[in-house]
Amino acid sequence: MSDSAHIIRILSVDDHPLLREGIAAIINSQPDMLLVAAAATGNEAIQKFRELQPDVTLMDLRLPDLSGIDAMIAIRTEFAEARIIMLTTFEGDVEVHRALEAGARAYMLKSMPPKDLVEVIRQVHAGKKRVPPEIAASLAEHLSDEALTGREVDVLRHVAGGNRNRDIAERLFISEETVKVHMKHIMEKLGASDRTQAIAIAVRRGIIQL
Amino acid sequence: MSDSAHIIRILSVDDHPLLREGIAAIINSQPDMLLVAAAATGNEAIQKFRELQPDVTLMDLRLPDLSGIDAMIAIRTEFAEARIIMLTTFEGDVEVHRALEAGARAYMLKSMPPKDLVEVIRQVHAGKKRVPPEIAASLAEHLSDEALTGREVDVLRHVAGGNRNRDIAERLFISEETVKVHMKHIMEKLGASDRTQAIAIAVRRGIIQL
DNA sequence: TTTTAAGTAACTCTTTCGTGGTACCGACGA
DNA sequence: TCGTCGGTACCACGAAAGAGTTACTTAAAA
Repeated sequence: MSDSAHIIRILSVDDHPLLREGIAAIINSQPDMLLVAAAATGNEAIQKFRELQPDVTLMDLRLPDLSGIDAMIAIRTEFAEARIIMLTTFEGDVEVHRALEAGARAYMLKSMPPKDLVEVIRQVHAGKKRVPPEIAASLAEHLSDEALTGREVDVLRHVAGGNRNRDIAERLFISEETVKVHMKHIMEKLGASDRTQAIAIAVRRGIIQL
Repeated sequence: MSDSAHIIRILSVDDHPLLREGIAAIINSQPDMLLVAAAATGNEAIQKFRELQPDVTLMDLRLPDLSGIDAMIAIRTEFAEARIIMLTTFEGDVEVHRALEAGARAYMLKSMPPKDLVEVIRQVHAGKKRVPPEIAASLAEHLSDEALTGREVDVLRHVAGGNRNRDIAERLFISEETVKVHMKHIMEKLGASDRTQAIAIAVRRGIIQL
């Protein structure tokens, strides 16, 4: 309430200059907002945040150096009260989950209309959290799912590379039988009928990238 | 040459409002360019082109109704001399190939710096074609590759869905042996050692989406 | 300390996949 | 008219994958 008369100071982090321009145009058209800086990399974002300590930060997920989530974590260990909005094309429920768990105040899509963006900025600045319904839905869909273990993801990555169980076993220094056990668990957790579908599902959900 | 003194009239087609804003800001900062309209869908693009007949069109690949390539084809059947730049995040060499074959004058990435964008717009307006080196490279890599046939892509999609050969056969009303023959050809053409790798490669190259 | 989760391993058995070869047919172009 | 290409089909064989079961170890959690 006392803030409502103040200008919201915003930091924008995205490696796409075109999109940064768009965000800048939207924000600067709002009388109660000011874009204080823009960063193109995670490290630049951390540094700019330290300098300026903006009220709200818009953070892209994919950055050239570190991931947006890692950059957010770095910022939030220094400034626990930092209010960060993840702004990205949808990457699957796993990324969303990680981002929110790591303290993101909102997770918005780059495809949304500008008026939604400014609205969310105001809400986050006011201390609220916000996740759009379509993202919340995909998040809810997998709430009860067991997450893959690190080893399972390792195996899955090798599977996506077209390796046979025997080859995966060699590379991970385990037996082929163990690989099979991992594959069984992976397919159970993902609800896949075979390794091929497991890849498809894992990619859709953002568990692995191709 | 006679055009060089004139203003370049531009149509921007993209369903992301944020990006449209960015493009608008860039273009309108150029004294020799004018953004005459923006469209968010393929059909809107076709209609706006008819009305305004811009000198250069910036076209996104993914649109809500038809694909950017289909929209371009529709425009170019009416206006064969239309100068269209595909502006997109990289989707794999297959899409690039299709776009250029269908008459795109340039294929640019949304991640590029604004100065490249305006430079390409000027070059395309001057009648030149332009494809950035990284895209040209991935295009060249698969120049000698045989393209998958329509039926092969059908089969591949079903494979990505986790279907067994027998199930695919039933759904496509062919025998399991025929499915195997298609799979053989698919793996040969893609250079994959098994169906799982075939999916991974096909997704990377933009042949199928997950 | 007891329990649980993750990772490892072995064995059997069935199903599916991938490879080889051969062959027919319709459409399209030279 | 003669190839070529795309799509279809069958057969046989060996190589993988997947299902089911049991079991040991380590590390973390209760």
